[in-house]
Amino acid sequence: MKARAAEEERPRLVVLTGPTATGKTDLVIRLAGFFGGEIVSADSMQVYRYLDIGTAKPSRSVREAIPHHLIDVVDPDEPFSAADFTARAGEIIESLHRSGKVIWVVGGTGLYLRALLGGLASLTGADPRVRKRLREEMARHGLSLLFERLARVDPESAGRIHKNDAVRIMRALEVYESSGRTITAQQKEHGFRQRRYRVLSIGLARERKDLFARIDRRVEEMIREGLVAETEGLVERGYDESLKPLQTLTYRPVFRYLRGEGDLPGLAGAIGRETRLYAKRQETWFKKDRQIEWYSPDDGEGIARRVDAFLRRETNGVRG
RNA sequence: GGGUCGGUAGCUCAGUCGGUAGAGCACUGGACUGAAAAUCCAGGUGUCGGCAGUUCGAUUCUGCCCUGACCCA
Repeated sequence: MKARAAEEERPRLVVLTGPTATGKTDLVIRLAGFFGGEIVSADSMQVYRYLDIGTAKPSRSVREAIPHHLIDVVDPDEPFSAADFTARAGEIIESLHRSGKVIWVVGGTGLYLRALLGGLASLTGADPRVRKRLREEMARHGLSLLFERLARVDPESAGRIHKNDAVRIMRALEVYESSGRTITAQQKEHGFRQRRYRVLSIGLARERKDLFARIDRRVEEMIREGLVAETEGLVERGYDESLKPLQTLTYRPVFRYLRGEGDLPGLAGAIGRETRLYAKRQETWFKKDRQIEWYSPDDGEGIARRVDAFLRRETNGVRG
């Protein structure tokens, strides 16, 4: 009985996800307007302050009308990771749950959602010193040397990770070299199997053609709204283009443009291409998630009915 | 009107000393546990401008035509 009660006490989340530019923001504004509640953003870029236009953050007026969490929480030169996201979102969700609010988790960063809902393996965290050393070793001796080292200490990882995937090779070595245990062993103990929440996952899907047209429109709008000036402003603030959040699909092309490589239409083309590729990567990721119930973004009514059923079922359950 | 250099994948171009072609990007599919808007993998794609000629065989050589850029009139 005690276990059952604890079951029912788990926070309930309405997750809204899907590729970039499908209309998640517009939809959740309408839903939250109707059902109430607050929004927890699951977007790895909107966490950064000052990156507004290029990350398509919800407008100030929207954020004043409906409380948004995990937007503008770190500076562009601060580290932030899926683990940070999970920890912070966990606290926010607990507190919203205690006050009985409807919790909307909205975003397209697949790893963040998976980590939030399933938990993250309790691995060694990122260690900037180890990372710096590994990067230097790679520059000096080449990636293949690092890969060979990984193959010796953790053959299973080496079998799973491609020999060109520098990020994952270095991460696996980082875990091994700072903890003495392989990443494989630690991940096996875990495997995203925690179930901290009761979840309704709603995915927004659009036809490729439609989605790509929306992406192009959004890119034009970003440029019109001053994406280039925003980027120059970041530089004036002292943020270098090598920073992680600036080496991304919108800002990276802007820096190229600022160096005189290409004109404005060329910039729009580049961002559009990158964004389309990103949207496809997101589709690939979400396709695997069998929990997601897919809807057309135009089917606001159907989605609202589904959300209503989910919330009703939950509130009628046993209360703590 | 004459000359020069071009016309090869959706785009930019490479190439074939004659045996029907290839890179990058685009496009499509996939992977993903503290960098995830990151990182990585795989896959095609073609009347080689047109018509003739030479040749066993022409995208490659020759002629003519069409077409683009530039130069000279």
